[in-house]
Amino acid sequence: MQLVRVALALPLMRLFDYLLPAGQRRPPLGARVRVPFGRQQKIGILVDFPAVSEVEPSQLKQLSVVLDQQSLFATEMWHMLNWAAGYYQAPLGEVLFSALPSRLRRGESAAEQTKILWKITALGRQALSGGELSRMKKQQEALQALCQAPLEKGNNTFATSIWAKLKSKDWVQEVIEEADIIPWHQSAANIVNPGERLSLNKQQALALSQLIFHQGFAAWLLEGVTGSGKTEIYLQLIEETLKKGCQVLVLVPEIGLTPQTLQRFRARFSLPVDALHSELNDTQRLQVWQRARSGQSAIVIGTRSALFTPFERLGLIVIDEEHDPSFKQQEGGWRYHARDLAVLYAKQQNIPVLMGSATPSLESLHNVARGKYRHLVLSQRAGSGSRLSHQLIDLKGRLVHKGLSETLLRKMGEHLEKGNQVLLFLNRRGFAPVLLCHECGWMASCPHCDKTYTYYHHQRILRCHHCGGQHRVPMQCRDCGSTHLITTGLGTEQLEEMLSSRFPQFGITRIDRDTTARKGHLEQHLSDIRQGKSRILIGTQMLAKGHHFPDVTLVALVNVDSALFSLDFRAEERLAQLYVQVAGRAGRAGKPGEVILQTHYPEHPLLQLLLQQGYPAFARQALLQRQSMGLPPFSAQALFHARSRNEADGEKMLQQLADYFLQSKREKNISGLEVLGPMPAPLAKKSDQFRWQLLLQHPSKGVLQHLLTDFQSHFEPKFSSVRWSLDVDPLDLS
DNA sequence: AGCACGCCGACT
DNA sequence: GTCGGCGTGCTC
Repeated sequence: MQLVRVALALPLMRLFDYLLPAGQRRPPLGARVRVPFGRQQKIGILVDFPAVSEVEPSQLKQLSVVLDQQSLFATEMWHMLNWAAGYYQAPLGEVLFSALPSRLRRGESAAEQTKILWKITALGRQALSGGELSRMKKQQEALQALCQAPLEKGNNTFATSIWAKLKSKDWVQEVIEEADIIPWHQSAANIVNPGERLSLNKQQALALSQLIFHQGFAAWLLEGVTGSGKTEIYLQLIEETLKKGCQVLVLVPEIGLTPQTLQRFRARFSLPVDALHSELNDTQRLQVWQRARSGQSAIVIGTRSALFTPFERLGLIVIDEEHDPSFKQQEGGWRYHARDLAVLYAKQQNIPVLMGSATPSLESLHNVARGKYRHLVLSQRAGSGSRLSHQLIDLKGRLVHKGLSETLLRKMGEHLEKGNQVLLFLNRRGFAPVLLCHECGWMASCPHCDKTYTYYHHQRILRCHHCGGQHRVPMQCRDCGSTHLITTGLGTEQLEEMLSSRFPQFGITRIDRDTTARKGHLEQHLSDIRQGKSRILIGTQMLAKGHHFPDVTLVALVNVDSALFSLDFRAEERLAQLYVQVAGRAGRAGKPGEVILQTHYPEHPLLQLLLQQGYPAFARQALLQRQSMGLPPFSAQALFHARSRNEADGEKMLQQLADYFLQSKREKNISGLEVLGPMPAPLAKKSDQFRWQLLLQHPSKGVLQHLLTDFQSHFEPKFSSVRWSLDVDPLDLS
């Protein structure tokens, strides 16, 4: 009897064997099957036809149903995902399933369904003109929309309850529309709206011609200063690709997929452009998957996971803001880097991948130096951008008002008086990060996490930023009973309060996760800023990217000292990238811009280098430093995380791992392997769980990967109470 | 991951 | 006396 090997969406490094029912035709690899699993049924993906099974033949069960007659994965995607499962040490099932839209994970049909449309009935038109709907606003709106065009069921802006009501009154009806699949290159008359095309300067033209001239795979790093016109190069290269009848995938950072970004693509190309963003529902996600696979969409724009979109004929991958950490999956089972996988995938497809950034990651610059990536540099601003002046303000011994120096406050006044906007960055929300007892030093901290509570003055609560827990503000110190409780440190809420009394005549908008948590609030704030209602903008990192505020002429980083002396060796790189990004917010509309950075350590060599010679010089120096310390990208890292209820168990388990790796090192004579830990995680306790970690480092990625693969097959940790995970190429040591 | 089994503490 | 908390073990 035919055996099949199936990958299931489980956190187990194991595959499961089943029997193919007699008479069942052998399905292709990559097809889904439904299988009995314990006393439940599960969906699995067929990954092999083994000749023999390690399981007793009597223990084997038959699979229940074959769900696909064709593989859901094209060959190159299949190779990439299989490789990724090995490289990231993740269960194959988890990897394969994460590449599918959730409706397919649940076993629904992969074929394009006939759409069900809502259409208005004659009765509905009567009701609408008869004016009986004046008190049913939403129903009225829905009917009016239907008068323009039918809407798709389950894929429109009206709630299902509205449709249920309308249907019960026979004002609308469901009409089935046959799916007709027309690839975009058969339906499109012309590709671009030429009026939108910008002319290129010499540097841009040279870069573009290199991109166009090159055939087949190449990984390009396009390093261009803010305003140098990277996007225009993307767009013109995309145009060339489309002309060849190929589709294009564009990957953007998590917060980069704004309506404006999308608008720019849709305005340029008179072709179907599909976006994969967080607000799509499962049906819409499946539709994009199908449209790309059948060739109906010409361009797909999305974040990290859009990499797994199947294409009928992919011709180019563009990765914007390639340095952005959100391309690395940080949570959950398998922690992949979409940029790194995209390069591998492009190589397999023999197509180019274009990565752009004003501040490339040190990893990518190192890949340029090693000859893996080709470098394109745009050093000139394309438009009429004006020059920026940069200034470091030494906070040492200065009079400081809630974290702002007199100099900064004075400059703010000057810029505001001229009718311009001012932007302040502070990477800490809430009023203050600490509430402490002035008598004994006790600090209010979260009982579930090893962290102090953040104090919220307006709401009079303490909030834990790690587990989301809340507590009312205590009146007394819990240790000594003193009522003299004070805050220390500065958050955006406090900054806003201070500035509103200092500059009462100017409107203030604060943008952080607290003020934008509710849907639509971010858009509202941004529109207030664009209309000039607010003149002082306060924000965390959220405000640093993507948004374009033409009237901002002064940008200040209120406090960057924590990044200069962080335990995370990437903190300086992040700060430099943030600084350049933030500086890019100032003076974009021809007005002279000013950038101010406040610090207690103005003499810090990397800060000096960054301000005096710019990001490329900073990056060169930072790379030399990484090299001398043997840190990535000059070594590979893998980070084990362990968490447990019991404080000791996680450490004990990781100690076993450490012993295992040290033994391997001795036995196999692996020089250069470093085993660091176990050590408490930076957040040693979170949500009542104790967290430990163990870091492995070796100069060679290949050696480290072999070691990890051996470990997976030889080592059986004996701690079932410990949840552990592995992060290959971690970006955050937390 | 689910799901069952099994073992102890606080409840109608 | 039971309900239910989560530790442990298993799934082809």
